[in-house]
Amino acid sequence: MASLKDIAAKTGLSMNTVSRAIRHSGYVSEKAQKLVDAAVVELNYQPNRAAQSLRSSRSYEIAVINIVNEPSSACDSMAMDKVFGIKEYLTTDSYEPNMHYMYSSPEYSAESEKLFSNILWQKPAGIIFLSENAMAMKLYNIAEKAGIPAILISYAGSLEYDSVYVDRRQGVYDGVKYLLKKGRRNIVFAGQKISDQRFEGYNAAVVDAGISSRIVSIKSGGLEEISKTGRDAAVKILSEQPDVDGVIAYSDYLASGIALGFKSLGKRVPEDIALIGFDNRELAMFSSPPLTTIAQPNRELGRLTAKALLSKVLLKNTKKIQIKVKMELVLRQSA
Amino acid sequence: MASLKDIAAKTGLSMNTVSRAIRHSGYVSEKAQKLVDAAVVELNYQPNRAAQSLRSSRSYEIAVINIVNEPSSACDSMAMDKVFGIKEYLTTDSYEPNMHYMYSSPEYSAESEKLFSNILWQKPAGIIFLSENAMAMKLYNIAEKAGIPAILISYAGSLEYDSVYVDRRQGVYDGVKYLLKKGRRNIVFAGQKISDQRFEGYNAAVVDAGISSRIVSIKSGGLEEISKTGRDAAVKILSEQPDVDGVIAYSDYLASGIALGFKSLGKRVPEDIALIGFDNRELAMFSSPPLTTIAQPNRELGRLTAKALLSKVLLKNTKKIQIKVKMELVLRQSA
DNA sequence: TTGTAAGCGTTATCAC
DNA sequence: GTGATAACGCTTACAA
Repeated sequence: MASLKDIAAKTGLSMNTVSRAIRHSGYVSEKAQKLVDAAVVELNYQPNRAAQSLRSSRSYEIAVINIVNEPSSACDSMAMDKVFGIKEYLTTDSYEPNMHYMYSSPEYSAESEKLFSNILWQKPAGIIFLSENAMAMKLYNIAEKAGIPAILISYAGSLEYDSVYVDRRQGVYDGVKYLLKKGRRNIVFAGQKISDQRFEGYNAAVVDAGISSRIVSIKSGGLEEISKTGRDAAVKILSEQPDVDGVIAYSDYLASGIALGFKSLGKRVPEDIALIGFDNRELAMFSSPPLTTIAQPNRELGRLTAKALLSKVLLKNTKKIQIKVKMELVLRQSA
Repeated sequence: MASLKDIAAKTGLSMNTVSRAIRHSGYVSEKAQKLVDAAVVELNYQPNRAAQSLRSSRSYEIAVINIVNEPSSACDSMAMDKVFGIKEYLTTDSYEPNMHYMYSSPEYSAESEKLFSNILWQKPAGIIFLSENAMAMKLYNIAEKAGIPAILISYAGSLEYDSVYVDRRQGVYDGVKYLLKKGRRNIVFAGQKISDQRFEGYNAAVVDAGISSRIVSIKSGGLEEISKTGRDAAVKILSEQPDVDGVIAYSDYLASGIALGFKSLGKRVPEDIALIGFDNRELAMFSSPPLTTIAQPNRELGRLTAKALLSKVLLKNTKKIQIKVKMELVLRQSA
């Protein structure tokens, strides 16, 4: 409950000097500094955020924007891990992350834009977008126009946006390399054949190794029917690539279903076919067999993003931020 | 960017009257009210939270405390769903929920207590504890002593704590009833034989149905080894209760492992043995077969808790809050 | 029913 | 190096 005034009284200094000492801004004699430091500890002084914000008209709040499809959509534990990381870093700087969920299609929604303007109104010190999509880009631009530093967690570096991004290409590349090292040569990439860094990583690895590219295109389905989708995928893989001995799946969800499918078709994982998932979701741990999978370091991602954002906030850093983060192979039993 | 002063200037009223009109507190003539309302819209006025907090020395922040074992522990999607619900409700009242993770054993930690005192220092309008454990109870008491309304999401009503609680007893009771309806008579409860509402629910249902109680005690293990634990559990169940035709498992994790175990022992789920899990975790959807499970309505829980807390905050409600929430059986394929 | 004035705890501007 | 003093935008006595 101690305020600057209390510290001033205790030390015999003026509030002003105390304030400067605490913030290490401006001239303070060594003696005064020591007095203040001691009093701060003794009285357990904590600055009043509201007063700070009011006076300096900036807040100590970092808005974390998570754009999700639907109120009913499953909560994303990967997003949560990022938030953990963000929080971990920010608390060291006494900033307060504040989570904002915006229900909105990743495409665009006027409603979300309005919600966002409310968020801007509270003048957050900075904004973190947990994912990259059209809506997030749009809001990023709005934030920038409003003069509020923002950063994006994404999957590719960009010259237009400050971002910390995950190198999915490298992740899948390394996954393929691992399968090669294990002696697999007929490696299938199972997923949507869209232009995606995962796909690129697979292709690059296959080309580098001089083996042939084997894409099996799987249409993505809803999560509730993933086991069916997976089974169908297993059938498709075996019919299109009968001699397959390794599979890189587009997601853990898909991989988990494929594993079930292989099993029911009499193929053993990993003995007959090694299988690698993607994302290291909780599911990967409980699949049968538990999935070897390509993982983002979500918490680390959060930490790095918070750190980068704060550099923007504090140092008015104008250099484009582009931080690349590596994916790691988590070894379990499917490969 | 408009302030009270701007509205006052525009309407020709005093700041004071404007303030009262906006907050609907105290006497304001109909005419003045209309003037203010119009100006608010026209100037797009938003109150400055920092100023409000500073002056009234209370914040509009609801602290949401999630006590987790370890920084490395998996992020709990059930907790996240609760937060969604909380947020959903609070935004209607322009309160701002603020998530605080406290890494701490659920038992006790001096460090967490210190962290908590920092949170208290920011004078949140209210506090929500997402889970019930010794640490949360301790902090609840500290909050109460500090005069800050708090509420607990828990598993049992209590005369000492305001809480919104999930009726696990009823959940399991209904689960057993469902198995009975499906013609199962030899129903095993697989879990830790601790005094727990799940256990009570099972026992009550079994007694009511006049069938015998079949408890198979499973030691809980880490999540990474759950499939092994589950297999062992399946073996144990079949050896202790060879004629088992239904199983209520302590958790989805356990149930998922047991399903694998049964399958490898040649038992079909649900044909030979119906299996019901608990908690409706993501995993339940992806198990083989997908698990019928007893679910908490987490989002609803969050909404109700936020609502109850706000009643405490706004109305200085002193009546003990005890809101019981029912669990629902989510039907999938394992039973 | 409305207006005046004080003050919440801090930071910024200046004069000393 | 330091200390008055004003101001941030709002709420709350109290006076009118």
